Amino acid sequence: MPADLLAVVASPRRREILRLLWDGERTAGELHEAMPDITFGAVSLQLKVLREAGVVERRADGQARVYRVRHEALGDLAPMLEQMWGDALWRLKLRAELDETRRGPRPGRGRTRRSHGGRRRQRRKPS
Amino acid sequence: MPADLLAVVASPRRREILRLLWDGERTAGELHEAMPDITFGAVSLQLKVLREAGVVERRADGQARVYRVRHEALGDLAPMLEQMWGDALWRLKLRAELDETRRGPRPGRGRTRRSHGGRRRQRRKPS
DNA sequence: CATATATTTTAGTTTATACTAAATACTGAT
DNA sequence: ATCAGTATTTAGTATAAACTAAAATATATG
Repeated sequence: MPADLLAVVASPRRREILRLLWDGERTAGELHEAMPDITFGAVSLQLKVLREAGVVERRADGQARVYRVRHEALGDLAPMLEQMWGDALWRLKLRAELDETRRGPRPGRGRTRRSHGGRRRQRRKPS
Repeated sequence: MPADLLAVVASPRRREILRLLWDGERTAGELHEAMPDITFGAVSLQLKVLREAGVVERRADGQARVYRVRHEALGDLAPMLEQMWGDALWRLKLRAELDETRRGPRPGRGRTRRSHGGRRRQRRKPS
């Protein structure tokens, strides 16, 4: 088990990509649609990291490039990621239910951190 | 499992510390003795990261601070680390045996090629 | 060929991390 | 209180990573 696999999956952005690809393949463009907060180029760079680590595979389909996860390359990390996502979904569901029962006008958690400085420019589609 | 645990163990330096603490506790000073390539302060900073992630625990003993691993906090990562270290040791042992057999039969002075990473003992000091 | 689409790569910037050196804090002993 | 030993924290620096905008590459189509 290569140690650098840990570094690969330690990145939240790369885990986001893996999550999107986990149950089926997608093109680079589809991935970017699901992550509109960063540019297409940034997605492509992370895909390159994942690919060079052997974690995803690429295949050409016309002008598109289709990516898929190589689950077997992740070894014991694969079930860990699944568990992590499962837990996250579960907690999200729990919190939703909590807010539901509260039924108040304020689901307001006190301080919601907008830690990214707010400036977020998005690549615009050519019109 | 908290996602940031992955980032914690993704650092080779922190894994080195975990490896040193894995089978028993040590003081900060003892840890630094085992890692003379960085300063005491750097060791302390990494210990802080590990401690804030809940991965190690600290206890006072006189003027020293004794650290130990909280294996349970690592969850499924614990066996993964053990496996990783096991593999590494195994490969190291294999290489040692290879060198041994090479040295045994004929210690002749022909230069035996080694793969990268091997330090060759200097035959003589340049004077 | 020219053009449009889809993606990758490059160059430069920002941000995060690891580190060093020095200062500070804590502990036990005198 | 002061000193010596041990550890932490601070301030500053160097390096690596993530990102953006733009240029470049590749592929299909008219």
